[in-house]
Amino acid sequence: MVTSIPVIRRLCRYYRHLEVLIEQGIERIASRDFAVMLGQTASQIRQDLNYYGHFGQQGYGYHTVDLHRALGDILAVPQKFPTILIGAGNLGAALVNHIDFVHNGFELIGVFDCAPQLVGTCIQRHTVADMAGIRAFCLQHAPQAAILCVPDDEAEQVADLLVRLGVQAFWNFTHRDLRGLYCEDIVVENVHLNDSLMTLCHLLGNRMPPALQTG
Amino acid sequence: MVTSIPVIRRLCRYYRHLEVLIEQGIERIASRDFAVMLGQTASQIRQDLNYYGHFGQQGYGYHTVDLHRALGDILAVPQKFPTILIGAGNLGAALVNHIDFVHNGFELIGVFDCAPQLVGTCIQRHTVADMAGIRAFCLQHAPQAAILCVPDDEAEQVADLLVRLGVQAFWNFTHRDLRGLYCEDIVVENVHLNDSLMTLCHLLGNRMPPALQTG
DNA sequence: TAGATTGTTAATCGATTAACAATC
DNA sequence: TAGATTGTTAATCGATTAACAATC
Repeated sequence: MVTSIPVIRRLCRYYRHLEVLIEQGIERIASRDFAVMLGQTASQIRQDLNYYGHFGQQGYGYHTVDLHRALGDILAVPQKFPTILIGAGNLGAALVNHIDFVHNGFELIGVFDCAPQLVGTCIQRHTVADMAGIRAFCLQHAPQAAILCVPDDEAEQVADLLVRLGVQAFWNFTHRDLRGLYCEDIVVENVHLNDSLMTLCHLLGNRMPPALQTG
Repeated sequence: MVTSIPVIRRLCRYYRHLEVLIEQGIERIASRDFAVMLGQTASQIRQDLNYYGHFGQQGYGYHTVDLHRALGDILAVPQKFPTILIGAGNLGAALVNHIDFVHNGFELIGVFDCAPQLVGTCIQRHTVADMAGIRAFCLQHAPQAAILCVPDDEAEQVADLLVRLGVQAFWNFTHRDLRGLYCEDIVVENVHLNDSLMTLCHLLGNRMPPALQTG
């Protein structure tokens, strides 16, 4: 086995559910019980974890705090990559307000927009800066990741610019796939809310047996 | 093969890319060219489509307009399921402003919140209604889907209530999995923005070969 | 008809599950 | 030690790809 995207998403789930256990003061968990909690097989959990190392102990299970820290390291959460948000409209602002960046491995260091009526306004502790200054900002602060909340038809162009300014990761909320970038050492997570909603539409219009609903 | 979630998501992609082709005035597309456009194999496209019917023609390819309509029907897009949004905070408001519901198979018929300072305010053409009136509203208008933008710890409780009021589909933006509902004929699309961001963190922290980046 | 391209089967590949020996 | 539970291999399952006959 190798680290495929589904495995990574499961690791995130494990990470979060461990937090719940730790909050509840639970010190150890067996793969069998964890599997019940997560609604998957114990085999899969052990398989997933074992790819990265030996985090458990026979006859005991997994130590919640240790495993949580180990998974955090694997997921690179403690690295807090410096990040900029491009596009401070409704969605961009909502993300700033709604997402706990630090807890997910990033630190938001700048918010940019090109609309004059938005530049200078505040979202949380961030003042929206003019896109005109993006180049100088990147040269100085070297953000490694960018959140794209720009209009669809600007996506590619903005991404290209940012790649040239050293950005290596994109959290893409536009409805375009960012693909031209893949050839380089650039990583992209396309969110595609439209596809997500349309998937729900299909599920509702063609009610499926519960076994298939795990998305 | 059977309709698994990955297949449905690909159908959504085909649907959207067909729109681009149609806009460009292109009448026919061969699976081979479509595959290049989408960055996947022609075999997979034909396999996916053939599960639902014979939409192509040997020696010709696929008629873009016909295939688009056929996929729309499969995805249930024309059904425009009546939908309510629960939670008109930042994220909820951003979704109302940002998402083209009708184009994705839903019609937004109500927006609800329990915060007195939000009730009565307007988002687009929707006046935020008080959650206190949700029961009466559902009995009268029978929404089939709900968008959950409530605080995490209210997710399960709100969802339970809505299920009892006849809601059959959830687009869930809370960070909890909605699982207790699966046993019934209820469908859920969990968005999990946190996991999405953490996945990007892992990709950035452990740069992978491009082949694995297709999420 | 000849060329093109689908529809469909068979082969491959990868991911999940089951089973059990190792070991705490 | 005995019981429990992991780590790991082997078996199963499902999804993707390749190949080619059918056919427009």
